[in-house]
This record gives sequence, C-alpha cells and structure tokens, in this order.
Amino acid sequence: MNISAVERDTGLGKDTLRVWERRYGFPSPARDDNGERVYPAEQVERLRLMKRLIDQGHRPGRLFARSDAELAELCSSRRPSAVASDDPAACLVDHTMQLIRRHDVAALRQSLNQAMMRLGLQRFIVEIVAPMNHAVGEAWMNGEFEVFEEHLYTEQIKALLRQVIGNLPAGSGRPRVLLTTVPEELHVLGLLMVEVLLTLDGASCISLGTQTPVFDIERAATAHQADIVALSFSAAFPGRQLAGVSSQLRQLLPASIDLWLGGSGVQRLPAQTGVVLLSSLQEVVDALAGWRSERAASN
Amino acid sequence: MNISAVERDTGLGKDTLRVWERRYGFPSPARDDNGERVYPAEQVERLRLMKRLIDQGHRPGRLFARSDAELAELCSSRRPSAVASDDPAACLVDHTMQLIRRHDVAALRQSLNQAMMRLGLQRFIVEIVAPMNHAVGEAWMNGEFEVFEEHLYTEQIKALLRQVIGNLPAGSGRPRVLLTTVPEELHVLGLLMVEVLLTLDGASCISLGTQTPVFDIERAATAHQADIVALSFSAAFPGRQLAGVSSQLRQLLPASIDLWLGGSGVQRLPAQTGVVLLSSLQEVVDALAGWRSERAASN
DNA sequence: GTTCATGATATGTCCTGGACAAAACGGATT
DNA sequence: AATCCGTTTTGTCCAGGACATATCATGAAC
Repeated sequence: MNISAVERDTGLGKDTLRVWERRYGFPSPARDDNGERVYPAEQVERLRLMKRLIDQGHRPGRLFARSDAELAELCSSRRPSAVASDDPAACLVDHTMQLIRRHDVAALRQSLNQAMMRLGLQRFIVEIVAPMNHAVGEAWMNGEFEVFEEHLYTEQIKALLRQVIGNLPAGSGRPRVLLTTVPEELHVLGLLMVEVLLTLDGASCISLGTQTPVFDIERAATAHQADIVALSFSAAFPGRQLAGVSSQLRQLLPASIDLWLGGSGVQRLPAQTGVVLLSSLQEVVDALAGWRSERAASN
Repeated sequence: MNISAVERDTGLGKDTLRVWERRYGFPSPARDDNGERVYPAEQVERLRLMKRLIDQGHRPGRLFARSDAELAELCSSRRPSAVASDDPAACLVDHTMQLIRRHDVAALRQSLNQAMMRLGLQRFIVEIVAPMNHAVGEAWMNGEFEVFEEHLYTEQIKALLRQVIGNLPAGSGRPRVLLTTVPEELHVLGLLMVEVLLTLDGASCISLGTQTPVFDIERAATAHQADIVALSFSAAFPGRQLAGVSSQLRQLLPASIDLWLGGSGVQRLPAQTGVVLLSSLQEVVDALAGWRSERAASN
C-alpha cells in the first residue's frame, strides 16, 4: 500500500504520515525498489484507529506509546448510557441503532417511516433525527459502528428527508432561503433537516447542496433574490477558518439579506453583528418566526 | 487563497501545482508574509478550466501556451450543436438549460417531473438525465453557467432521483447490489441513476453514498451479503489511482461477488479479469440481465 | 481554590529542489 | 493501417527544514 492509498484510507495527509515517521518512528513502512514507502496492512489499521481517536480529542503524542490498550480505551471512553426506557424517543433511537448493527435496511427504512408518520414531520426531525445523528456520530467515534454502518445510516436519512421534501408542496412564500455549505464542509444532513423545517413552515427553500465557494454564494443569493442565506457547519469544520468565512460573507452580502449559520460547528464562533447563530433546530423555527414578525413590523 | 484551498477547489494536487509553477511558470501565486503561496481568484479559475480540459483528454503542455484561445477551443470543442429541433430529447435538454439560466426552480422541477412522467423512468434517465448531465458539465466548463447554477441543477436532479427511489417499492430480489464510491470520489449522480435503473429491474440496492474506504467496502459487501459491488468514478478521478483501487478491491472481495465499475472515469482503465467495466447506462441494464442469466444457468 | 497570563512543547502544513516511473507522443517500419 | 521503440511529458514521491498555531504547564493574582 503506497502513501496515496494510505492517505485515502486513513484521512491522514501525506505530509503528516511522513512527519510522524520522522519524529515518532511510526508508521515504519518498508520501501520498494524505488525507495517509496510501502505500508503493511496492520500499520494502516493502527493509523486508522489513531485517526479516529485524534478526531475524538486525543493527542497524537500520547497514542504512539500505547500498544493495544488503545482498543480498551476506545470502547470504554464513552460507554453508551443505559437507555432510559421510559423515554420513547431514546427508545426509538436505541432501536434504530440496533437495526443498523443488524444491517437490516428494510426494517430500518420502515421503522423510520413509521416514526415519521406517528410523530409528524417536525417532531420527528427535532426529537428523533437530530439526537440520533448525534448518537450515531458518537457510536462511530467509539468504534461501535463500522464506517459503512455510519454511511448506511446517513444515506437512509438523507434519502428519507429528500423524499419528504420532494413530496411537500414546494413553498412559494417568503422568506426565500438559500441553503448551502462552504467548500470545506461536506456534511449535508443538517441542511436537509433545516430545509424540511423551513418548507413545512411555508418558506421557499433553494438548496445548492454542499461546497459552494463563498463568492458564488453571494451571486446565487442575488440571482435568486434570497431573503436569507443559511449555511451549515459540522463539528469537523476547521474552527480557524470559520470566523474568516463568516465575516467575508457578511461583507459580500447586501445588508438586506440575513445570514444564518447553524450546525454544531458554530458553537465555537463568537457572536458577530449581522450574523444569526443557530445552535439547535428549534432556534431555526424561532428565527423564521422572528424574521416574519420583523418584516411585518417594518412594512 | 492558499494551496490547500486551491487543491480542494480545482482537484489538482499540491505537488502538481508546485511543479507546474516550477516548470511552466503558471500558476504564479503571490506570497504572504510567511512565504506561502496565495493564489488570485482568476488563476484559480484558469486552473479549474485546465483541469476540466485535461480530464477531457487535452495535454497540459499545450494548454499553458493559450491565453484565451482556450475559451474558443472550449466552446468549439463541443459547440452545443444547434439543437436539432426535431429531436425531442435534445429539445428538452435545451429547454431545461434555459430554465437553469433563468433560476426558475419551480419551473425546472415541474419540467423535469413532467418529462419523467411522459417518458417513463428508464427512458427519462437514459435519454434525458445522462445527456443533460453531460451538457450541463460542458456548459459549466465553457463558462456559460455559474458555479451555483450547476450546483442548483445537480441538487434538483439528486432530489428528484432520490424521491423516485424512495417511492419505488424497495427491491427485495436478487441480485443484492452495494453502491458507493471510493474516498476521493465525491460525485454521486451516476450512482443514483444506476440505483434507479437497478431498482426498477427488481434488484435490491444498498447505497452507502460517497467516499467509503476500500477496506470498508469489503466489510459492507460481506455484511450485507451483496452479490455485486458497484462503484462510480467521474472523469475527475485521478487516473493513476484507478487501476490500484480496482485491483486492490478485486483482491479483497471474495470471487463470488462481482465488481462493477462505471462512470466516465473508467474509460481510461484497461480491462481486468474479474472486473466489469460499464461505460454507459445501457450497459448497466444489460449487465444485470447478464448476471441473472449466468446465475440461472449455473444453478 | 479558581482564573488568567505566559512561556514551552506538540503538531500539522508549507517550502525547496531533486528524482524517477509511467504515460503519451512521434516516427519509422512492417 | 497497425505495431514497435526511443523521446518527451507529466504526476507523484522523497528528504529535511521552517514556522504558525494549538495545547499544555507553570506560576501569579484574585
């Protein structure tokens, strides 16, 4: 396995792999005839584990020492709280996670659909989907889920939400909301949840998907005569870039267009004039009501 | 814009960007206080164009000379043939592109839906969506579309296809097909089209979305008892890695699981035993029939 | 005991410039 | 036309140095 393949599989950059080798002596790949690194499978596996732990908050320096105590640490770190069985939402979340573990796609689909019907869309999103995303993320970090199990879950939720959006009457009222993420941000789930909530409340949403360059966000907002630009930032978004992106966009956009930032990534962002920070889905609904009453008052 | 951002935006690796600068004098980024490259927007734009042309088969060396004759070349290369107005498909594609230019989301949605109803799903996908994707890609490359216009189109098609998949009866028959892409491949449209076609024909599809590490693809295939693993590679996928990925996966997967590779990226891949290359959507349908008759014969 | 400032350490990313293998090309030959 | 072979092009790898930023640790002030 060459360095490119390892980068692809572990998410660690080439530079990082080389500097770790230089500084810490791990990984210690063999070399081929051409002097290029050839990583054995077990080192790649260990690198993958380390990457996961680092994303979870561990320091690389501490991890190099450990041998397989890591595995114990992985599992023990955040043992999933015994489910409060009197809370139906938590119960459903738990049930769903079991279905994911069993790889039972059909049952998963059906269970989600059923819950949606029973609770109604808004409650389903706010009370089930959002906490479940969180739980699945945690489980994945703890190594309780395989990568593909997390992918499967995400894909099913995306499919469900998109189907729901498609079947809703396309909102034609105000405000007109432009939804997207910046180029470094790949996660679209939060955006979809917001799109459902806003559409339910009669706003008209225009989604550009992920990774729209900031410059193009401004152009799109103007072209579509948006009232609001809503961006989502996951926890994985590099915090240092956040402040820059947000102020840059605020400056590009005309003052008449609101800028809403949401997702778990924005909690680290200091308040800023002219930018609305939304750290929970409930706040999205409230912000929409707020926007409307404000506009009603000023007209 | 620093080198990482440019890599992300253009798809050209850091090494490539630096070696181009060294050898050809382009790009010629400014430097910040720390001596690090800062790329101006217009150079990034040009790099993006070059990348597209290279993916299309042009040689880099030839492109550095041109100034704006490129644009002429771009346009002339596949000048969107004056629409043969007697071809209803081409006509519809043309009409759709006009709607995109007008930013009329509602009309776009309606027009696509209508076409789908009229033609039936399979013909809609093969005769309209696939050529239209191509046309939109071309138009974007030619600068006829803004980035956000292309995003909008892609998002609408994704939403439509996902909605369609959700409303189809979930296939429960054979074969069981696992659909995904490898970590460097972000494009999911091709995968969705294939999913629709396969589901229509009664196969049961399990989609993991994009960017599943090869190692996890194997695990998922085993866990879900897949008969076929289908991967999609866009034209932008680095050709170097393609052969490696495909042979690695072929080796990881048990022989009983077929490996199908599709998308415009695979046309550059030499044939390989045990791997099925599909360069058009029609071939997907044929391959499914082939798989079935083969299994029927061997049982 | 808690909070804050400050210096030390850890860590990822960028840099330069050299090297090489694989792919693409361009003729010459069959 | 098709095939072969030397040449050029082109992307990726390598080494080792540098530096900005994040994190930790120490001590002072409340």
